[in-house]
Amino acid sequence: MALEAAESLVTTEGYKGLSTRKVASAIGYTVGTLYLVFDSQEDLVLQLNGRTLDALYEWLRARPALSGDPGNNLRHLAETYIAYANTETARWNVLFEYIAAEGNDLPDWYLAKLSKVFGLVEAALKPLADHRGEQEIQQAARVLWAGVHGICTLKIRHRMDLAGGQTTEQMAHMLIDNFMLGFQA
Amino acid sequence: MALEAAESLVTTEGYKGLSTRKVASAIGYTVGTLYLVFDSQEDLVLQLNGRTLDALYEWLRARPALSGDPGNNLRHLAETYIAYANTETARWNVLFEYIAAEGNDLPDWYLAKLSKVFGLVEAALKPLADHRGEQEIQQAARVLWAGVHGICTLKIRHRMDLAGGQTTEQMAHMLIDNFMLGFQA
DNA sequence: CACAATATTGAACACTGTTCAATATCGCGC
DNA sequence: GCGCGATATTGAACAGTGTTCAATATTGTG
Repeated sequence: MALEAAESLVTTEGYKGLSTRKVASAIGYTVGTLYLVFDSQEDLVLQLNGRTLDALYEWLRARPALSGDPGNNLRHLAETYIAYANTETARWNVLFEYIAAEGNDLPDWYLAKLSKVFGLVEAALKPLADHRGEQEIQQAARVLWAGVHGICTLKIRHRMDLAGGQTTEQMAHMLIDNFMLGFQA
Repeated sequence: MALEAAESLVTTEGYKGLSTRKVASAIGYTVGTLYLVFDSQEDLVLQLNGRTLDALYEWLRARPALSGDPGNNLRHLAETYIAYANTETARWNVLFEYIAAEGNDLPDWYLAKLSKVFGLVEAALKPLADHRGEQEIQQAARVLWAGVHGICTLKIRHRMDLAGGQTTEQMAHMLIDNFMLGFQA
C-alpha cells in the first residue's frame, strides 16, 4: 500500500513531492505507523526503486525488437529505455537521485534487479561477438548501457540544451553504432 | 562569500548538508540577508554549480596529456574527469542533482560553461577524424562524453557494484577505444 | 470477560525554505 | 555634529520536513 501510494505521489507531484507524512495519510495512516514498516525514508525510496527496476525490466521485455539484426536490437532497446525515462520521468529520476550514504552499499537484492536489466543488453549484444568471451560481452554490455544512460540523464536534466544538439535517440544511435563497429573489429 | 561558504559546506557535510541557514551563519549573516542576494536555494545552487563547472574546466586544462596520440589524449581526459569526480565527489554530485523545475531551462551562461568543457573533448577528438565535418565532431564529442559521464555516475552511485566489475577507468577506456574505432572507420 | 500481544496514534524535537515588517547602519548635504 | 533618506540587516513567523516514542487502541486467545 505504502509503496503504491509513494509511486503515485512521485508521478503526480514529482520526486520532491514525496514525504513520509503524505505517503502515510494517502493510505489512511499516521507517520508513526509508516516508521514501523520502513526504517527510514531512504529505506522506503530504496524499496520504491526496487519496484521501478522491476517495472523497467517488464517495460523493456514487453517491447522486443521485431528484427533479428543485433544492431537494430540494440538501437531498439535504447529507444525503449529512453521512452521509459521520458514516460515515467519522475520515477526514473528517483532511481538515480537516491544516493546511498557513503559506506552504505546497495543491498544484494537491489543489485540483482540491476543485473537483470543489464542482462537484456548482454543478450542483445551477444550475437554480435560470438568470438569474445562471456565476461567481455558482459563488460561491454555494461559499458555501452552506462553510456546510453549517461546520454539519457544529461538530456533529461537539460545538460544537452546546447546549440546544434541532436535528439536523445540520435545520440544513442551514434554511440551504439560506433561502439558496435569497434567491438566487432 | 556565500558561494565559498556553500562550497566548503558541501565538501565537508555532503550535498544534503547544504542549507540556507548554514550558509548564512557561516558568513556571519542571517537567512533574510541571503535571500536579498539569491532568489532561492535553487538559484544559489545554480551559481555554485557555475563555479564548479569553472573549477572542472580548470582542473582538466591544468592536466593535459603528455602524448600527442588522440587515443591517449581522450583516455587521459576521461581519467582526469573521473579523478575530479572522485576527488570533489560532493561538489560533482550537486552538479547533477540539481534538476531545474520543468519548463525552467538552464540559463545561457550555464550552458556556455558546459559548452566550454565539451570543447576540450572536441579538441581531443578532432585530429582523429579530419575528414568529418565540424558539426559531426561536435556531436561525437558530446555523445562520447555523455557516455563517459554515465559510467562515472553509475560507478559513484554504486550502480556498478556487480559481480565481475571493472574499474571506472577500465570501463571508460573500453568505451573510448571502441567508439574511436567506429568513428575512425 | 480478561489479558497479553500487536497496532496505531499524535505530540514533540530539531530541522528545512521562504517571506517581510521592523530595525539598524550608512553616506551625504548642511 | 545633525538630520534624513537610502541601504542593509534582522529575526520572528509560516508551513512544511524526517524521526522518535510514551500513551492509547485494537485484536486474538485462553
